[in-house]
This record gives sequence, structure tokens and C-alpha cells, in this order.
Amino acid sequence: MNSNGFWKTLADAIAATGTDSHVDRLIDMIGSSVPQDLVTVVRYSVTRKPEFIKHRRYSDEMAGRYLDTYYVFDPFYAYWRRERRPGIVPLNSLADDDAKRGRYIAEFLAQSEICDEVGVLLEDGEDWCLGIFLDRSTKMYRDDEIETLRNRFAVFAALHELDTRAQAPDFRRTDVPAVPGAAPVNASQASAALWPELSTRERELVDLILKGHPNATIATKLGIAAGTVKNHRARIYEKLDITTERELFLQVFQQYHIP
Amino acid sequence: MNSNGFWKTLADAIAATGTDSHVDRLIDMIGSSVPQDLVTVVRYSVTRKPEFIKHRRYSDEMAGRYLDTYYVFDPFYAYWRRERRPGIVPLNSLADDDAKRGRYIAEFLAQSEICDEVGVLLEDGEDWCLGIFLDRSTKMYRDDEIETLRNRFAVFAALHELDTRAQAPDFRRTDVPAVPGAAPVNASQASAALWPELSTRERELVDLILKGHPNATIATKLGIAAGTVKNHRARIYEKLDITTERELFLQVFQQYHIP
DNA sequence: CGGTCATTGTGCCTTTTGGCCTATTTCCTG
DNA sequence: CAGGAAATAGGCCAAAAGGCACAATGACCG
Repeated sequence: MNSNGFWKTLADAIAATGTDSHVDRLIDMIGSSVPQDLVTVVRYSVTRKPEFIKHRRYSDEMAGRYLDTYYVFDPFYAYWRRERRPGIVPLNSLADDDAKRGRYIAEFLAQSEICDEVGVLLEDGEDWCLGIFLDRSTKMYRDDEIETLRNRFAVFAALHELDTRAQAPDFRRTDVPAVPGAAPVNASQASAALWPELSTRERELVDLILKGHPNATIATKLGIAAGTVKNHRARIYEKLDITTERELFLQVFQQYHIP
Repeated sequence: MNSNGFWKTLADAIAATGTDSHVDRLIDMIGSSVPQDLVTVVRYSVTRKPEFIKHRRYSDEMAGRYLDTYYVFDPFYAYWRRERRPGIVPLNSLADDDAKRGRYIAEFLAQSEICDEVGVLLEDGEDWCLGIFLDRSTKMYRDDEIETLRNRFAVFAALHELDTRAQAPDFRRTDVPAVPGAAPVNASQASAALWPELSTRERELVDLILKGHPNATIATKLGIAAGTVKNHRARIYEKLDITTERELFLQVFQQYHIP
């Protein structure tokens, strides 16, 4: 099994949490879960251009070409902005309805001599996503390989989340949220000041709504059912005396005196 | 395979690093590596009496009896004081020259209805050792089960070491990125400056959209059909490389540095 | 003059929201 | 202990938004 080597890389990755080599160790670990020919690491934002973080066994030239041109066609990028959901994303899972996918594969991947790709999308603060991409030159990823990554994904995410916490200035001993991987630690102060009439949970919802998440994503993030999210929304709207999400955005605009 | 459940427990353990539930999650994780009937957690020191930290599916009475009497016969305790080396320690690996082992097995384990035991010894600061013991009532541990624990041991140790670091007051990162404050907002025709790639008509649409008007209202205001508004929207979204109205609001937030 | 683009418009279909219910569980408070 | 929020979940229906395809008109431009 390849798993023997894996434990070592995992231990190293845990040890590297909160240090500058965190991402490298993370790549080592994820990379040792399934074989791959090259690795690229990119940061996606909903509103900004992607950033190229690192690559291994990949050419600087192609990395540049990605940032110059091809990021627009990157279906993983589109996926993140649409879904805003971390996870294991195989190239072939990206919808056929995505017209950009064709050009990305036909041109960019072909030029990079890549035949298959799988993305490990990790939340990276704000609206960012840290995308770690494992690429193969000749053999497609098998289902069981994807399954392996899916099984381990919670570990990847937990490690990166821990690193994020370790980087934050207020990393202190506290109680973990009841639902693992779910609740955000503290609701943003902005919403608290703006809408004191809302409960803390409702403000959590508002924060996620204002970050642009649809109900399904919010439900996943909070570990609750989509129906519950709708219910929260209804009560929030009622309390704020509005009827649509738009008006919530308008209230923020008003607060910040935006035309 | 039991490994599917393992990834979950590992992710939880990582997430619990630095929190009060760290040891519990560590037990969950280690415990999910091999089957066992009960778990005990003890802290060994070279110079002091052992401390009973936790136990699962074990009687308080036996725990008390251990601390009163039997700890002196505990061959794991002797092992730690002699070797001072963390690792996976199966009961049968403890030297036959250890006279105390016999009495420990014959009396204490027998009374506890334990037939085999394996210790996971982790460094715990100073001269302390955190010992997590997996006990079986009927079946002995097989070699491959011990091997599994040995493979994963580096992970157990790294996690506990990380928790120790997280508890220390000086666990910090050197470079913390500066947080941008709320920027001042200048009121004017925002849309023109923000989205030069849009036509004038499209910018008119955007202005109305950002004022919170639904399609029907926009259509009335502009004296065009609702379908046309939808059509405009589609092209606007395409040009801005977004798919929903939300993202338009997010772009404005972005521009004005709103949290 | 032909090509491109902006603008207007339709039609059909799917997904997402929003409105309006009922219900259970938990926790806090009078 | 009763009563009431708060949080959870689900169902049903209507409205709105979004995706896609296609088409007609006019303006501008090389």
C-alpha cells in the first residue's frame, strides 16, 4: 500500500501547521494519497483573479500562460465561484454544461501535457479557496483513487483550517464547535452592530448571505438542512422588515453610504 | 475497511487540537485504528505517581484500584521510566525479565477482564508520558493490527505535539498580514468607473439592479419588455464573468472594501 | 458593402427564492 | 413548572431569476 508513506507525510504536515512550510507539507501529504505527475496550487477568489501559489514539476511558462489567459476558462475556478464549496473535484465531474471546460481541456491542458486533473479545494479565508491540483499526463484517475481523496478530504480541510487558525493572532484554547467542520467561530462584528435585533445564529446566517452564499451552501457550511436556512431567512427578513435578499444588500449599501 | 471512519475521527482530532476535547478526539482517532473493548488514559512520570486521566467502558473502581495498588506492577509504567521513549508498545513486547509483568497480568488485568493490551505512549512535556491504552477482553492483538498502529504512530505523536504547542502561550506566527480598514466612499456614478467593459445601456441596467429593482420594475422604468431586461442581465453577467445578481453586489462590496 | 456589436424582443425550460404552513426539541425565564 | 423564544426540519405552492436558443433592427467601421 502507498499508505505507509502517507502516515509520514501526514505527521509532517501536522507538525508543519502554523509554519511557513505548511502548504508544502500539505502538498506532500495530499500528493502521497494518489499518484500524480505534477502538482499546481492556485488560490481562487469569487471576486478577484486567481493567484498562482506553487507548482511542482510544472513549467513557469505555463503558469504564466494560465494567469495571462487561461484562468478565464478554468472550470475549477468557475466551480468555486459558483458553488463556493470545498471538496474533492475531479475534472470529469465538472458539468458538461460548462462551455469553458472544453477550451480549457483542449488548449490549456493539452499544452501542459495533462490528460486528467483532480482538484482539492480548501477554504482559505474570506471568499478565497486554496486549490491543490493533482495532474496526470497519461492515465486517468480511477474512481477508487477519487474515493481515497474523498475519504481523506476532511483531514486535508481540518489541517488547513488549523493552519489558518494558527496564523490568526487570536489562536487560543477554546471549545470546539459542536458540529465539526461547521460553525464559524465568531460572527462578524459588522452584522452585530447593524442588526442588533437579530439573534447570534441569525447574524451568522446574514454574514454568509452577504458573502454571497446560496441556501444550499449555507446549509452545508452550518451543517443544517436547506429548509432550516430558508426558515432562518424568512425570520430574518421579517425582523428586518424586508422581503428579499436584495434589500439586505441595500441596507449594507445604505450603512456605508454607497450610491 | 475501518479506515473510512478513521478519516473522520482524524479530521475531528485535528480540529480539536488546542481545545479541551483534544484528548477525547485523540482517543477516538487512535481507537478507530484497531478494535478494542475499553480504553484507559494514564499519565506517567519518571519521578511521580501515575495520573489516571480518562477511561472508557472501564469501571471507576478498577481505576481507583490501579492508583491505589497496581500501578507499581504496571509494566508500561516501568517501560516508560526505563526507556523514556514514546511509541507503540504491545503488552507481549514487554520483557519477560520484568517480574512485575506477571502479577499485573495475573491480577490486575484479570480482574479488569482484559486479555491483551497495547499502549500508545506519547511525550507530554517534562518527563511525562501520555499513555493511551487499548484493551481487549477476548482476542489478542494480531501483528498486523500492531503494525497499523506503528504506521500511524507518527501522526498520533505529531498531533499531540501540536496540541502541546498550541497550549503554550508563545505559539504565534511571525508575520501577520495587516487588516485593511473600511475605506472612505466617494459618491458618484460608480458603475461607469467600476465596469468600463459594459455599454452605456448595460450600465443603466446595472444602476437599476444595484438600486434593488426586480426585472419587472426595470422593464417599466426603461420602457422595454421584461424579457429584454433578462437578456441584458445575461449579457452583463457574461461580461463580468458572474452568474447571479449576488455576485454583482459582491463586486461592489469588494470595490468599497466592505467586510 | 459586409461584418460586428448594441439593443430590442420571444419562447421554453430549470433552479432558486420567497410565502406560508406545521412540528419538534432545547434552553431560558418569570 | 409553564410559557416563550430559538433553532431545527419538512411540505407545498407561486414568483423570480437564470440558461439557452434564436431573431430583427440599426449604427458604426474598415
